[in-house]
Amino acid sequence: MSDNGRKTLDERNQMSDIERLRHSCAHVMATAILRIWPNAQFAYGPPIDHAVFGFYYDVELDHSITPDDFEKIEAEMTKIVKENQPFEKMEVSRDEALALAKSGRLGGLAERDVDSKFKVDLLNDIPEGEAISIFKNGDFWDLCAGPHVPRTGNCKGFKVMSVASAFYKGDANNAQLQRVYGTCFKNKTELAEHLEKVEEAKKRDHRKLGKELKLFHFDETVGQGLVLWLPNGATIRQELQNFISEELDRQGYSQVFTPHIGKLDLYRKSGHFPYYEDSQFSPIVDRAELEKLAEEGCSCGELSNRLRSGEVDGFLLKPMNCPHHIKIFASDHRSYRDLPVRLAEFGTVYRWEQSGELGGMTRVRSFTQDDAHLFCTEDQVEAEVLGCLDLVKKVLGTLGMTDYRVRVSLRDPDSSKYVGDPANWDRAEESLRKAAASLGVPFTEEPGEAAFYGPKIDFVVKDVIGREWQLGTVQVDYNLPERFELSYIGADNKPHRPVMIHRAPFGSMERFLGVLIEHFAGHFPTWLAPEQARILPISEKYNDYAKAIESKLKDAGVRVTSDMAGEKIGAKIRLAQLDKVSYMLVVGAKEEETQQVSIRHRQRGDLGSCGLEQFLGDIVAEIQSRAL
RNA sequence: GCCAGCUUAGCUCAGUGGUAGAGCAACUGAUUUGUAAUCAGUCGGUCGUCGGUUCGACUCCGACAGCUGGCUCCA
Repeated sequence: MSDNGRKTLDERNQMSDIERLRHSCAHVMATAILRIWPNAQFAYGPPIDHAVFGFYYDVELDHSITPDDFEKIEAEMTKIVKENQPFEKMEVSRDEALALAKSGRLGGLAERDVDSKFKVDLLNDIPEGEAISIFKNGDFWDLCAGPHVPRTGNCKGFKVMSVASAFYKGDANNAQLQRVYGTCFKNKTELAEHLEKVEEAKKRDHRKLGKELKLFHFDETVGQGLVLWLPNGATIRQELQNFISEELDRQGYSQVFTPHIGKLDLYRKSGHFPYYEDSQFSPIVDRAELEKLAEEGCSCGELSNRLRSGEVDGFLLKPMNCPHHIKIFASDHRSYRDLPVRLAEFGTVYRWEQSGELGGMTRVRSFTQDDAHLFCTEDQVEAEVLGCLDLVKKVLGTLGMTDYRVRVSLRDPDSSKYVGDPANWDRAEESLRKAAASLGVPFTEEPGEAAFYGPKIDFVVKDVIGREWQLGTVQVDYNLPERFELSYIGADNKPHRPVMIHRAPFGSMERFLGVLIEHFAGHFPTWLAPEQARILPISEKYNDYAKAIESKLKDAGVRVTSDMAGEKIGAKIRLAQLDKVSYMLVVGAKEEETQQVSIRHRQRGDLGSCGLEQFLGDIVAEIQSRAL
């Protein structure tokens, strides 16, 4: 895409058949909307390969389009498809195009009293010398570079999916438009298959499963975006943390603990407070200090200024763990022989995300990072980054998560939001590029995605509705060591500046759990499952046998319960299936006599019976090996 | 933060300008059961919160909160 968001001509020529179809369908939808609301003003209408996997068209309209209108729009679209209008391309001069836009003809069914303001504006974005074309289907004329399918009759399997809002050109200062989403396939069968898939995906939504499986809870009295981990969710988190901790021990990390707050000066020094004040919870100021200020008649605005300038001090809920870890590093003399120093912590951080951005576990206001900061020499950077990347790969591999992409997030050369010396940035970006190249998986370089203190390598996954989320991250940072004047004594007996690496394989426990729920559709591998086995006695006569088995399994460290309810076995099984318990152990007369258990796996079904000892050995091995 | 929609019992959802209903869950009893729901009964809601209109509001209007979709943002 070019800077202004338009597809380049090259990109247009590479449009796939399905994109061409969907983009054409956007024109059909615009035509339908105009027949219903002739004064609609259209802006962009591209095909998209995320969210609804179809297209959208941005429109400005007095009437607020709601899902109740979809049927009406679709009915009109059906007519237009039946009319089988040809898409005709017409090359025009810039002046001709501008005249058509000013007369309201572009993006309209006829000339209108007002100009097609967005089309007028879009014309200005077309570079001098580039051909300007108009596509017509029936009465609808649109400024469009195409390409299109031959006729509206090609758009058979379409559906209007949703409506939301969007700022014109993605700028919050611009007009807010209604973005109508639709999807389109070659035929109705393919559309139906797609809609089926969407429905299936919704069943895996972590918010739905999180509630059903009692993993986490949000309470509006506690606060928006503040997660309450229920016992089942906490079990999973604890297992994940144990898993990471084992890897940390293996790779020479030291685990530390730090408080959830720190003085404002700490974050002034790190740059967090001045650079990201808006995304932090407000500072905590001592009550006596506040009362004194109130007596002086200090206004809220004035207080903000004084906090900013440092005249008034306070504490901040930590937005990141790095300053605390930096102070741990700085708490002792460090020799080059001590490096790398690798400090790890499951550190909880707090960020004041905009209310509209919060949702489920993927975007919250308090989350715990599986964080670590590595302090090393310049020479060690590459090996340490590779070590971190290996860790991320190992973590994702153990969980069977292969569907991720790797992004090298670089600074935006035009932005001023970054701290530090550009030369340091160059070095850091270069070392990450090298590391990414040796990773053995494809990656993309994306300017503007860097952290304010340094570039990073991010592991990005998609959720059930196609949204991308950053999980694991490895970041090289030359700047914070500079700001905090960190040093170690080198072999030359002189002080040197260490390089810092930030890394978090999961990213945050909250987001990771959310993604993990959707990845497994709630069927967590046994080592993670909140309930690994449930014993289901055929009748109350076998409750004692069930209890005996339960206690044996518990002794072996298996998370197990017994269902002693006065229900039939079918009902008990159904309940266990819904709870997604890994193994159901059915016990009745046969089993008690032979000291066996009848095993049913939640996905593999009835596995027959075997001796209790054998089952115990098998499940313990499965758990210890963290089998998928 | 912005635009739109939504909020009824623990959960999933009906419902109407004349003060609420189902299924599941929970509880009690009966049943003693062989691989996805045994039967019966009981309990459960100031219809998100606060205001307004009205003789009367769960229903209409407004504000606020939360949720959902998207935009902006995401160190």
